[in-house]
Amino acid sequence: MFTGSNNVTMDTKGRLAIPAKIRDALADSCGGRIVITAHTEDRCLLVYPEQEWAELQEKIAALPNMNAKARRIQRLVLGYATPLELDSNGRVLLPQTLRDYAQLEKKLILVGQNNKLELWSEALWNSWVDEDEPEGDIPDAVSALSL
Amino acid sequence: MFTGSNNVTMDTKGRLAIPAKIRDALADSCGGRIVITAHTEDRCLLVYPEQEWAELQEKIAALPNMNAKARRIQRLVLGYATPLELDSNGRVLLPQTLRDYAQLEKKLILVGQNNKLELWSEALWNSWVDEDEPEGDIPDAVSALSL
DNA sequence: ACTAAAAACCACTAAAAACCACTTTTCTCC
DNA sequence: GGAGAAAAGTGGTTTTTAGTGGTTTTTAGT
Repeated sequence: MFTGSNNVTMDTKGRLAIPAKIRDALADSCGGRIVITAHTEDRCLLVYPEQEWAELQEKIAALPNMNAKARRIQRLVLGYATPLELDSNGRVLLPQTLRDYAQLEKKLILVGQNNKLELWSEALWNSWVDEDEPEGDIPDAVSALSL
Repeated sequence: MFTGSNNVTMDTKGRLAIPAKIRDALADSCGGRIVITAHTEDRCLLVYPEQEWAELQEKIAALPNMNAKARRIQRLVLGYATPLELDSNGRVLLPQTLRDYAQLEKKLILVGQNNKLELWSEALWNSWVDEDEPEGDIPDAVSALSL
């Protein structure tokens, strides 16, 4: 399970050094073989261990693709999905298209989200955190929650 | 049960010495293994004994995550959640991202809140205390309360 | 004055960032 | 189409910074 967040930096070639602890966790769960793709709701990337991705991929592929929303999800998630392997220094090279999608520059934030990680440009992350509360109805499960 | 508040200081490396009494309480309840995460409504941190966190984490993970409000809570609470252990001197190192979120500098306030503690920058705590009453409707349970 | 806790300080280690050299691919221009 | 130049990718080393563990000094409480 991934939780917690880390500051990470991307070098001038677009390589990202995975923090040592996460590197270890990934080594255990998938031998360092991950899949990175686009998040459909926010301009950030999703990082999955190989098998987690395999399960998700099936679900996505099975979506009814005459529906526009489903088609959008398929195009983005499948279309950006890139399998990557950590190099000897624990780094991955992010493809240019993914860097563009998430507007990644030098300073990034890697955020644990249970079965996956999210990768954000620091600037976008900060503005998301500062954003106002989302509109819309609040599910009972949320109102009842007590931190 | 945690109540009462303490002034605490963070050293130049971002380490926080837990006051002796709380340290003892934590040793009893969780062997010094705690989880620190972000509060979603205020810029402060939440400090949970390990098992308290485990219960909360399940509730959070179970929220309906196609709902924007629920997703925000998940992202912040899970995304910042970091398990920490007190060192031989009763200190914990706060990750940079948590320090940033709660705008922690040298002087902090640690506030007991029953099953957890809140950790505030002294400056933010003081301005929160001085703030005007919040707007909005008051739940019955609050109106019925008699101090 | 004594004790305990907190704060400051110091030395060491590990990880991250920056840097550099080299290879491969892609593009451009002849 | 091929040569050369530029860009992109790869692998590794060095330097710097952050993390760790511990000790000493100061402060505060009894």
